Parts: sequence; structure tokens; C-alpha cells
Amino acid sequence: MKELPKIYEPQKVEKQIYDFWMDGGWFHAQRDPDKKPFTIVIPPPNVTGQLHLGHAFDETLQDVLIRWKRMSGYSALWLPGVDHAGIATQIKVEEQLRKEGLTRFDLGRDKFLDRVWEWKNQYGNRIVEQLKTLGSSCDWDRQRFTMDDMCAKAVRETFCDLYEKGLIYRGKRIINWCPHCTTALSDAEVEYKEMPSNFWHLRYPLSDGSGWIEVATTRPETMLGDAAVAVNPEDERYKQLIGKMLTLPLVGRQIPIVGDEHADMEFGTGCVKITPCHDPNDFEVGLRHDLPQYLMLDGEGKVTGGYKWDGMDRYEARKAIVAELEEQGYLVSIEPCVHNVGTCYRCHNDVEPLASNQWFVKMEPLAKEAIRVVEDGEVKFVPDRFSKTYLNWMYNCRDWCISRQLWWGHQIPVWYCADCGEMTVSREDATECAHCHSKNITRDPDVLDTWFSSALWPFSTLGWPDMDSEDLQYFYPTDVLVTGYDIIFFWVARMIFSGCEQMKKPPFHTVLIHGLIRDPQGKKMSKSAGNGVDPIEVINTYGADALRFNIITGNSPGNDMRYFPERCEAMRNFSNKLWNASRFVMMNLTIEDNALPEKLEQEDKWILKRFNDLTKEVIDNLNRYELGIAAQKIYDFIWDDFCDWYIELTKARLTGEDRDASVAAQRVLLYVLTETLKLLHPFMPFITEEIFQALPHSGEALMIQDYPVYREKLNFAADCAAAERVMEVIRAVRSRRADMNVPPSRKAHLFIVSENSADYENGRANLLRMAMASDVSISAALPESSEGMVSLVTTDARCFLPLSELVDLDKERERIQKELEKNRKFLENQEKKLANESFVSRAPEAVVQKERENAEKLRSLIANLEESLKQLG
RNA sequence: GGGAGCAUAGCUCAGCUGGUUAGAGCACCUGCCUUACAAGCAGGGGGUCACAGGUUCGAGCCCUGUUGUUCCCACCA
Repeated sequence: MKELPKIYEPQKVEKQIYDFWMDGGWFHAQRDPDKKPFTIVIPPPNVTGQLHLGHAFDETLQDVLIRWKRMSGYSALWLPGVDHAGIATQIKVEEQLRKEGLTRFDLGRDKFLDRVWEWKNQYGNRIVEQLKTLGSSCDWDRQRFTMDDMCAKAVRETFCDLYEKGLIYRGKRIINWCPHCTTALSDAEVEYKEMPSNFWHLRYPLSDGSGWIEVATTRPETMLGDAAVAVNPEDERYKQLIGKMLTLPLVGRQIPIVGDEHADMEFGTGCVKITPCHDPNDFEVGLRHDLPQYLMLDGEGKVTGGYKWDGMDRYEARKAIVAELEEQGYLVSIEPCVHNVGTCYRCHNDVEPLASNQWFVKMEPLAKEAIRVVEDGEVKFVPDRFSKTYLNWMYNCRDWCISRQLWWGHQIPVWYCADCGEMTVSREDATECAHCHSKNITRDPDVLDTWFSSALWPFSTLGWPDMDSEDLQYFYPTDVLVTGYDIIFFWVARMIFSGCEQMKKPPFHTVLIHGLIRDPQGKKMSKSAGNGVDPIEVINTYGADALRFNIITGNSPGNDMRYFPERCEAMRNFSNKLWNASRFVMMNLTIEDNALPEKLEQEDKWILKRFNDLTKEVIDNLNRYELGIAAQKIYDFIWDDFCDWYIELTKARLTGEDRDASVAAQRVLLYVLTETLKLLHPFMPFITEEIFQALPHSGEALMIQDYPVYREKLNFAADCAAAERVMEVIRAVRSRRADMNVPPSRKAHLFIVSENSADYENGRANLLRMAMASDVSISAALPESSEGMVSLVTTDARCFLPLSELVDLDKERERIQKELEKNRKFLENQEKKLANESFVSRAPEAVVQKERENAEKLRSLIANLEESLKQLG
């Protein structure tokens, strides 16, 4: 038998075990017509990414599900991959260039992209290697990248298809622009933050010299782009001014006063300055009144348009312009306020709304089906409340701006003709204009939003648009999508409408949503706050299994959790506990197979029933996606039932003379241990596999064993009751002895009085061992010499220990009295309940029955206590 | 302005469609190196389940309201 070290050292086994699985090829999902598929696509981490606890959380949940399904007879595919992460990656490589004193423009587009690919090939696999340390059982043979040919083809097809259907269009709209990333962003990519700011109240003079109008703004610099001032046409104060002209301060531009609903009479002065190029509402007002568009900021957030501030940064310009307005008497007042500022989700700089020509996906027609599948329950969110979040967004979402002014990404497949001015949208790279056949065409330089390709992930990775792809036919739709709630809009929503549109089937039936992992104070972990925890370090210290178990337990779907290193320690201790229990089993093993023995003792039946019940609970909870509860149940079973009780209950047989009895105990130990390893494996894959390999076993690997099933017919009720009677006596004796500070070395004769003496007879050896008895006497009647002995009671028995010299009679009486009162109270409640006519008639029979049994037990216990009290005099 | 979550032991959190005397980890107290494990064993203390009502035979769980707290969404100049 393999000698195992006393302490489990995950660092020494995890790598080997992972290689062993890889060598076995068991992560690779085979299309098997006799099996049902179960598919999860990984939320592809950014190619620039480094594993953080958020990934660890996400991947662990997926790995638990996929391992469980694989063991349950499914052809389980967990498809891994990496996202090209447009902005993030481009910024990374640009930073690298900057160190060489270069910009991407110095290299030019093609050379720059070569550099990005170079970077990708060098560093892009880091996150993948890190995923492996977690034990992720991904099918690495099917690993994808959102920029590989397969995905590119899907992107091209989708773009052209949607364009042809009129669902993609190009137009000038107000979009969110990040001056730092110098690209347009979608609405979802803007994070709003409340910032202290000001209302600057300005006066604009009427051109006829008859007075002035007061407007207020939070962005005074945008006055350079003003094209009008709007008042409400119903507003008695101003309606007579509609049509008059104002002279824009500092600029001198003549701008009209227009009447528009947009001006709220109740708000501020009731007059709104209209800057069509820099505010979505103003843009609309501008269109309604046919106002000119004055763009006053360039792509880097600097003033442009032929003003004296041209080239000045927007915030510098703000100061300068406010100063000048004040100087010239146009500034009325400054009123502090709190303002919602949009920031870029990548670089956290303030975004500018500005009018720009961009490509958009028309959302309304796509949203319709995406709403229906969730409303009809074809796609379910776990927990359900997130379907509201999703639906609310879908109902209200505006068209999706998909063009990005970047180089790294899927370039938009559109060519513009210099001769006829038409666009050519094509699946193949165009060589001539589709309209006039001119060769004088240039491709749109922009690329698509990274999320455009992520949206296709569940089918682009399986071979789409090739509908004959065997993988696509077998594995699509996928089953469960696991991700954080922060990614619902970016990704989940877009996958759902893309799947519905391209595949005519939603991409998955369940979305399992988890929360964020926070630091011990509940703060979000981030690089800048320096409170991040490196999972790789945790794995090196405590083992991947401990990290996984920490993350999985003590948490329910959708909720954030705080990360405490101490919990990893606790889980590491649990690994060690399991390790040592296994060592114990192995040390005692003289058999080679794990068949159950013919004759089972009452404690054997007890543990088998406990295991069977556990199996049911684990599977029930897995089915409900309550992975934390499932894991906790296994933890409790291993520690409390198997280690603290069952192993102890087998020691008498293992060390006894009777060889058959010893072998029988070994068989049950090995059986229960092996089955428990299977149950635990999805949660703690490494240690369970390591132990399994060290035990006598059939089959190559634990990870491909059959998952335990609940055995409906297994029912050892009577034997379990017998075993529990003995355990109750053991517990009671230990408790009494502890009260009296009796050292374990001092054994005492144990007298048990019960009508079920056979049960205690069966447990005699264990009572001797575990109740620290020098001898055990079991009878139906009181022993003659019981007077003056220490007495203790269980629901079934009265017990005596000849330790009278240690007993303080008064304290003893007091103790029993207290015990009595407590139990009488319980019984009183119980009887009240049972006397309640409506309870008995309305509650389910099983509940009533349970209450009756309980009352019976209490009566018995009370009777025993009363006897003891009487005996004390 | 809308929507959602959370409030349970000193701390962090579980608690499934309502059903015994509400659990875990950590922390705390007592006693043990009992030959699997001191990363352990045995025993123990600690909770008016935020507050106020309601539904029910029965409420931590369902309903209404209140308070505190966190988050998401929204074009308020």
C-alpha cells in the first residue's frame, strides 16, 4: 500500500494530477449519439487578463457543473477560449510602443497589428495556463480566440446578414466618446458617477438689445457649440421671444430662440442652451429646428472649430471660458450641484457625448425575440430576479453603437467608393465597388466593438456559419451560461438576441448569475486600490481545492461575497481531514476490492443510509444550482458523520480479534469513502483524484466514474435508530464526564437500563471504547447498586456511572432539575400543538406524526429524568 | 425619478416550495498529544432572525408598512 504523508501537500500533487487528466484525454468531449450533450462555453477572459478571484469564482462554478454532468453520463463540453479585448489589448501594445518612443501611427496599421499578434502569441496564453491551475476541465482541443478565422467568419457573416436585413446602419448620432481611448463607446460601456460640480448661470444678450436670457449649464465650455436657446412654447414668460435672435457671448454667433417641448418650464430659468453636437437631447432639438451643428471638441477632447481656445484641453478650456465670461459680465452665478458624469469603463476618463458618424445595430426588432424567450421561460436566470434586470434593459435599450476607432479588432467589412459614393458591404474582401465597379474603393478603417464578436461566442466557437458543423448540431444550444451580474448587458443580452437571430434558438436555457468577490471590508477588489488577491498565490499556499471550496461554500447564487484568507485555511484543514481519514482507511486495508460485505452491523447501515440521504441532498441542490449548499452538505457528512462517528465506530472491529468483522468494516469504510470521493470530486477535484488513485479502485480515473445515485429503496430505519441510541449514550456519557472533569484515562463501569438492550449489546464494543467504559452492563431493570451513582439519561435509556465520589449531590439535583424544566417546557409546547384541533387536521400527516414521535421521546426523557431525581432523594 | 438586493451568534455568511428546540466557518471558554488527523479530538458559552402590523394550525421564510444599508438603470439643461 502506498505510504501517504501525514499532511496533505496540494503543491506536490495538483500539477501531476492535472497532467494525468490531460494525458487521459478526459476533458475532450466526444460527440456520442448515445449520450446527451451538456455544454458550457466559458466567458472568454481578456487576452490581456491575469487570473483574479472573479475568474476563479466563475471558473469554479462552471467546473463543478461540468464535472458533475460528465460523471452523470453526459457528453460534457466545456469550451474554453480567450477574448481579443479590443481597447484593452491595443492600449497595452501602445504602452509598449511608447517605451520605444513610438506611436501606432509611426508603425502604420499593418505593422501595428503584427505587433499586437506578436504580443498575443507571447503573453496571450498566460490566462489559459492560470485557468489550468484551478483544475478547470476545459476541452482544450477546442480552445478558441475571438479573432481566429472561425470567429472572424462568424463576425463577417453576422454583420452582412444584419446589414442586409436593415438591422445594421450607419448614421450620425450623438455617441459617447472617450477622448483617452479616442474611440466611440456603446451606452453600456459608460459608467456614471456622481461628482460634485456646478451650475454655471450665463446670460445671453438679445441681439436687438432689448435684454437678455439666462441659461444654466454644467458644461460651460460647450457654449462654443451653441446653436440656439430653447424655451417651452407654452411658457408665458418667454413665448413672445421665440424667433428672436441672441448674440452668443465670446463667439458673437447669432443664434435663434426656438420653442421646444424639451425646455422644462419648472426647471431652472426655463431656458436651455442648445448644443446639437454635444448633447443627445440638443441633437434632437437641433434636428427638429434644422439648426446647424457646431462641433467644438476633437477626438482627444481638445477645443476645435476655429475658436481662440482651439487645441486647449476641455477642462482647461472650461476654466478659461468661464473666466472670460465672468470678465465680460456674462456669468450670473455659480451654483454648486452634484452631477452625473459618464466615464469610460476601460480607462475611467470622462466621456464626451458628441455627434459622429458611426455604425449601429438597430435594437428594437432584435430585442423583441430576446424579450420573448425570457418572458416565456425559454431562458431562465438563476436567481430569477436578474431576469427583471435583463428585461428592463431590453425594453429600453437604444441602438447599439458598434464601430470603434481602433485598429485591433474585426475591421468593418464595408468599402466606400470614391467615384459613386456608394458602400459595398461584403463577406469577401471587396476589390471593386459593387455598384459602379470602380476600383477606387477604401475600406472603413474602424473595427467592431469587442462585444460584437463575444455575442456570437456560443455558436461561432462551434462552427457557425457552417450549419452542417457536427459540433454545432450536437452541442448547440449550450446549456448553462455562468457569469457575473455585471456582465448581463454587455454580453448575456447580446448573446441571447444574437442566438435568437442567427440560430433561431436561444444560446442556452439557463443563465447562472454570481456576484462579485470583495475584500474583507466589502470593498471591490481592484488593482488601483491594491486590495486584490492573487489566486495563484492562494493556490500555492492552500491548494486549488481549498480555494475552490472557499469560493463555492457560504455563498448563494447572485450574491457578492467577501474573501477571507482564514476561510481558505479552514478549507485546507478540511482537505487535510479528508486526507487523513483516507490514510486511516488505507492503513487498515487488507482487501483489494470495494464490494460491500454480506453482513452489515447497525452502524454500517447507519452510515450507508446517511450517505444515501446525502446523495439525494447533493443532487437536489446541484439541480437547483445551489452549489454552496451541496458542498456544505458533503463537508458536514465527511467531517461529522464519517470521521467523527463512523471511523470511530469501526475501530473496535478493526483492532479486534474477529478477522471477518474487521474485513467487513474495511469494506464499508472503503465503499463509503470511495463513493464520497465521487460526490466531492466536482468541488475538490485534485485531492479526491489523488486519494482515489491510492485506493483499490476500478476504472482509470475518478473524474470519469459514475456519480452516485440516490437509492430509493435503501431503508435501514430500525438499524439506524439502534445505532443512534448507542451514539446518544456515548454523547451523554462524554458530556457528563466533561461536566465533572473526569480525565479520559479514568475509565468507569457503565450501566445501561433500557428495554432495547439488544441495540446496546450490539454496540458494546463501541461503548467500551467511546464512552470510556471499563465494563458495560446492560439490563432491563435498575442495577441493585445504582443508588449514589452518577446518572444520566437519554431518550431511550437511563445510565449509571459509579463515580459517586465525584458527585456533588446538590449540584446534581440542580442540574437535573434544570434539565427537567427545559424539557418539560418543550413537551408542553409539543402537547399544545398536538392538542390543537386545527393543527392535527390541517398539517400534513407526516408533520403530525413527527411531532407525536417527538413528544413521545420527550416524555420518555422526562420520565427518566424524574426517576433520577427521585433516586437522589 | 424608477428598479433590485441586503439586515440572522463577536465577525463573515448559509438557511430549499412556511413544519421539531435556527446552523457553519472563524473567534471565545474547559479538558485532552485517545496509535488517521493538534491543520486534530471531546465538551461548552453565545441569537427577541432590523422594527411594527398582517396571513396561517404553524413565520427567519409569505403580505403590508417603517428604518438602515448596498447596488443597478434613467436625456434632467
